[in-house]
Amino acid sequence: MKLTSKGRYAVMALVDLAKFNDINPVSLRDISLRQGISLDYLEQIFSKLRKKEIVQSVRGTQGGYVLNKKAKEIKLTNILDAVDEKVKTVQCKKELKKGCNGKATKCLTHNLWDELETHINNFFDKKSLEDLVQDNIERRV
Amino acid sequence: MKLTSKGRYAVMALVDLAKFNDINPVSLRDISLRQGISLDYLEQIFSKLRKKEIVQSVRGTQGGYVLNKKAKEIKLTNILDAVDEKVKTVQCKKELKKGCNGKATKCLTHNLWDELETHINNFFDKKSLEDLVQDNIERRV
DNA sequence: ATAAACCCGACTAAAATAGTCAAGTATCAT
DNA sequence: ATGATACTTGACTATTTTAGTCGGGTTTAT
Repeated sequence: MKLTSKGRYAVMALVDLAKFNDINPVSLRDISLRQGISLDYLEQIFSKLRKKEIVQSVRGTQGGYVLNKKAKEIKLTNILDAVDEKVKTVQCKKELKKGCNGKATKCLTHNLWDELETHINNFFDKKSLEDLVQDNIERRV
Repeated sequence: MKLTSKGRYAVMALVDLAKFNDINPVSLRDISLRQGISLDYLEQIFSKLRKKEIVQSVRGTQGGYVLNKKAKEIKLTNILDAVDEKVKTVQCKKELKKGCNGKATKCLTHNLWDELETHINNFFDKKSLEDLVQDNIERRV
C-alpha cells in the first residue's frame, strides 16, 4: 500500500484549485504559496493530472490550470490513480501467475489484503472533490 | 500510510504459527521454509512481536514460538502496531501542534486522512488471527 | 558436548520519495 | 515587438525507507 506526500499534495492542490476554479485559471505559483508545496514538484504532479484529463492547462500570462470536469465527478480514486498512488496493499497482486512470495499457491493472507484493498477503494470511490471542498467550507464557518 | 512486507510477513508468520500452535513451539526455521521468508528477517520481526507480548519464545533445541494469547484475542491492529506498521495516512498527524505542512492551520485535507485512518483501523480492529486461520482452512476444503 | 534454536546489534544494497535544476515553449499585456 | 508570466519536459540528486544480511552471542534438550 502506498499513500505518500505526492498523493496528498495532489488532493490538496486540487481542493485549492476547486475553490478558485469558477473565477480564473489558478497558477501553480499561487497554489504553491498557499499550500506550501514546492512549485517544481507541483509541476510534476499537474503534468500527470493533465495527462489523465483531470485538469486543463492555460498557457501564458494569467494562465494556470482549471478543472476539466465538475468537482462532483472527480473522485479521489481518479486523483490518486493519476499520480500513481495505486492502492496496492501488497506485491501478491503483481505476480498472480506464480502466486505469492514465489510459491505456487496463494499466500496465507492473500484474501485479507484483497479485502483491505476493496475496503480502501470503496472509501476513495465515494469521495469526490466536491465533498472535500464542501467539508472545508463548512468547517471554516 | 505504511503497509509493507514487514507487516505482511508478520501476519503471514502468525497465521502459520497459529495453525501449528496447539502441538509444539514452532521454530522460525520452519516458518521461514513454509512461507519463504528470510530467517534473519523473521527473527527481527519476532523480536518485536515478543516485546509486545503477542508471542512467547521457548529457547533451546525443540524450541520456537507460541502464541501468548488466544488467536481470537489477537487483532491485526496489535500485530501491525508491534512491527511498527503504524497506519499513518500522512505526516499531518505527527506535527499537530504546528498544523500541517508547517502552516498554522489544518491542511485542506486533514479531515479526509483522519477519516481514512479510522476507516482502515476499523477494518484491522475487527479482524483477528482466528478469523484468518479460519478463512484459510475453509478455502482449502 | 553439541546441535538446535532463540537473541541482539550493526551493517548495507537497493528502491522509493521528495524534491531540484535547466532549458525550453506559449501567450498575454503593454 | 517584447518582456514577463506561466506551463512543459526531462534529467539529476539527496535523503529516507525497506528488506534484508552478517556475526556474534546465549539457552537448553538430547
